[in-house]
Formats: sequence, structure tokens, C-alpha cells
Amino acid sequence: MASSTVENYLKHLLLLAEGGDGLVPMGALAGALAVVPGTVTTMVKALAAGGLVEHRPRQGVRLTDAGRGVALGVLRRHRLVETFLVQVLKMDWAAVHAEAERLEHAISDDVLDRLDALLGHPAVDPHGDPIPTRQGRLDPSVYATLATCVADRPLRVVRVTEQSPEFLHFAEHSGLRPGTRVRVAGRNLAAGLVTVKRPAGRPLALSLAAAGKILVAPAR
Amino acid sequence: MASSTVENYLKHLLLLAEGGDGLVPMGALAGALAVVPGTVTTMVKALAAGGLVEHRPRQGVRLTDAGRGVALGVLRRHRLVETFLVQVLKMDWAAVHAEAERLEHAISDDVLDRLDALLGHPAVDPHGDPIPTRQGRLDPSVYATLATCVADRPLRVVRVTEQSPEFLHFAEHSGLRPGTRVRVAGRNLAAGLVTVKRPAGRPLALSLAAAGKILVAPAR
DNA sequence: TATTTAACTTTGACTATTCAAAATAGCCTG
DNA sequence: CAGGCTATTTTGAATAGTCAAAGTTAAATA
Ligand SMILES: [Mn+2]
Ligand SMILES: [Mn+2]
Ligand SMILES: [Mn+2]
Ligand SMILES: [Mn+2]
Repeated sequence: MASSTVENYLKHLLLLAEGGDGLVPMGALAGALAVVPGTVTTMVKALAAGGLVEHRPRQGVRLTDAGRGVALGVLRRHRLVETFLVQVLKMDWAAVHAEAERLEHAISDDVLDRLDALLGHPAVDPHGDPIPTRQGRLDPSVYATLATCVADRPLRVVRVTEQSPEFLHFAEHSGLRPGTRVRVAGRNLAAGLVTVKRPAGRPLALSLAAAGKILVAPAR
Repeated sequence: MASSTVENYLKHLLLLAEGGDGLVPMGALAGALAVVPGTVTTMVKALAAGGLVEHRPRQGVRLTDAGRGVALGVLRRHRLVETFLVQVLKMDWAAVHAEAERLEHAISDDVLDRLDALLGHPAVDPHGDPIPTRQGRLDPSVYATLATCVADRPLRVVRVTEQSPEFLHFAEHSGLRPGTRVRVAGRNLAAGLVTVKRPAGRPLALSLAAAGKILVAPAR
């Protein structure tokens, strides 16, 4: 029913609402979708007429329950497809995001259920992003980052937020894929630097910005 | 580059040109795409402007070499996807056509190559339809049908043309999937009936129309 | 050859999605 | 409180694809 365009608007709305109260500024949505603001205003009014979003003029947009349901479906397809591409087709984890952007609109429920079973009902995708359940439940997943966690404790990388191929390649090269054990050796707030120790290899220096994109949990 | 719509026009043109001189009547294309004739005229003029087809007003359309290349790519994606869905995801061979209609527009070359390798570079899809090669070579595959082959010879089903779920389910139930050994026991042209013997099961009666959709080759 | 007809093309209109540029609303500053 | 700045909305226009209905063509029929 929903076009690819509509699905993308809703999915980005879901992603942009993470954390906040759900009210997404029109400009943020325009930026995420790479369209001009006027386009978003037009489209959001149409989505609101369809009951998928609530539009607060000059303040922002918010998903309705119906819209959130659609968005969770798209996100589930996206993340299961990414998992399939990495686990079964052995693709580079930095390349799968672009592929999934197209495939997420072309997968039926039947195919999705079979992929899910083939993969063993994974809870997270290759980047550690949680996969919404069939029932539309999405793990809130509140984790510390390498920029905010307590120092000198054994940690485990659980997720890499940010899907640009450049950053993902960097993370892979730096041994910071989900599952890796790490420890924050020190932070220099003034210089904006975090030093990380990994099982193998010398200490690694990261900017706070980069460190903030690596989510971690206490090891074991 | 080519939109899904354009890809569909070109793919159907390739399919409809099978056998004939390649000149497809506008009405045939309209029927295949389920649009009104005027829509086809409009679209074909655009495709001709883009060098993908040659339009002979009031006579028909024909693919150019460029258009044929695009069409072969779409057909390759369609048939490899069908093969994947049946072999890996264990889907019903009658259901995969509809799925492939959407997925054929969303698969990249990289993913396609990996699927092809995973499946062992198949030459035909689950229905026996030949899969174009990466280089754009398509097996002409001239086979007899159960309606036209010589009688009383050991045969092997090689292909089921016609992708409606109804017919495919019927073929499966009747033990007429590609690979099955069969023999034409007799024909009654007046009644329009063909009688077929299979390894197991009693003789099967088919209409000539149905028999014409089952392609066969000499066994062994 | 005149007529009928079926296939095809043209025309006018509509939906979905987008952009450029102008108008506006709020908020912040002095 | 007057200006000014920024985010947002409005307006006008464009593109892709489609349909309904009217107009044309050319082959088939009489
Ligand atoms: Mn992704
Ligand atoms: Mn991901
Ligand atoms: Mn098919
Ligand atoms: Mn097929």
C-alpha cells in the first residue's frame, strides 16, 4: 500500500525520533531525506491526511501509532536484509546499507519470515542495530558509548551507530566491530580524545565524536 | 538508471518478441503490462527517444540492442531471484513469480553475482526458463511441447511456460515438473485431448492448450 | 471502390513527488 | 519594542506515469 517514498519518510521519522519526545523538526527530516524543506511540508500534510503522522505546524512532525507500525515494518525489513547480505552472501558490512535501502521496499512478509528463520531469528543486525520483532517491538537499547562510559573497565562493543561506509571501514580496521572486547584507557576532554585498548594491537586514539558512535556494554 | 516502469516495458517486449521478428504490436504490450493502449504509445515514444526501442507507428515496437541489453539484465535478475527463493528459501514455485516481479528491480550487480555463485551458476530457473548469462546470452531453447512432440517416446519435462499460480499448482500436482519423465500415450485431435503417462500414477488427460505449455525433450 | 472495423494515436486531465523562490511566523537581540 | 534571522510554509512549475475519450489510419469486408 505505502509507496517507497512514504515508507522512507516514516522510517526516517522513526529513526530521528529516537530518544527525543518524538517531535521531529521539518528541517531534520528534509536533511535526512535529502529533499528541500518545502517538499517535506507538502508530503507531511499528505501523510497527516492519511493518519500516519501528526503535524504541528512550525513545530514538527510525529508518527501516529499507525505510522509507527509501518515504520517498524520497514526497519525490520532493512535490518534483516542487511543481516542476510552479511551472513549468507558474505558482503562487506559497509556496503549492505545501500543495498538494504532498496530491498527494504521489495520484500514480502512471506519472504521476510523465511529470511528471519534462515538467519535464526537474529536480535541485532551486523552493526548491532536492534531488529524490530514481527509484533513491532523495538529494543530501546540504551547503551553507553566510548565517549561516555566509565574508564578502565572491561567492555564489549555492542553497536556502531552511523552507517557511512567510511566510518564502518574505519571501525572494522580498528577492531571495533560488535563483539570485540575493549577498554577505555583514558580521556583528554580538552583535546577531545579518547584512548582505547583492544585485546590485540596498540592503544587506539579516537575523537570524542567518533567515540560517541561506538556503543559499549560491560563485558561478561 | 532505468526506472522500474521502463524495466518492465523492456522486459515484456523481450518476452513478447520470442519467436517472432521482434516487432511487437502496441496492443500486445498494453495487454501484458495491464495499461491502456494510449499509455503504451506515450511511453514507447519516450523509450524511442532514449534509444531503447524502435517505434514503427501503427505497426509495433522492437527493442534496440541497447534496450535488449537492459531487458536481458532484468530477466536475469528475475530468474535468479526465483531460483534463490525456491532453492534457498524453499518457497512454492507458484508463488515466486510475484515476488520476483518486485525484487528484479531492486537487486544490484554485486548481490546478483553472489546469488548466482551461491546457487552454483544455474542455467535455468525453477520453471525451466533459461537464465540469461552475465554477458547477455539467452538460450533460444527450442523444444517440443506435449502437444507437438512425437508420441510413444520417452521424454523429460524441461520447462513449464506460463507462470500463473493455478497452472503451476496443477502441473506440480500432475507430476509435470521439470525433470520428470513422461511419455505421450495418445492424442485425440478432435477432442483436443492429450494423454500422458508418468512414471508413477495413472495416465493423465490434458487439453491441447495445457499440453502446449509443457516443453519436453527426448529422455536421456 | 465504398464502408466498416479494429488497432493505434492524440488530447486533456489527474496523481505523486519534487524544486525554486517568495512569503510568513516566531524567536532572539539590542 | 523594532529589527533581523531562521525555520517553515506557500506558490507556481516541472517530471513520470497513467486513464478516458475522441480522432485517425489502414486493413478487411462488402
Ligand atoms: Mn542500514
Ligand atoms: Mn544496520
Ligand atoms: Mn517468473
Ligand atoms: Mn520462471
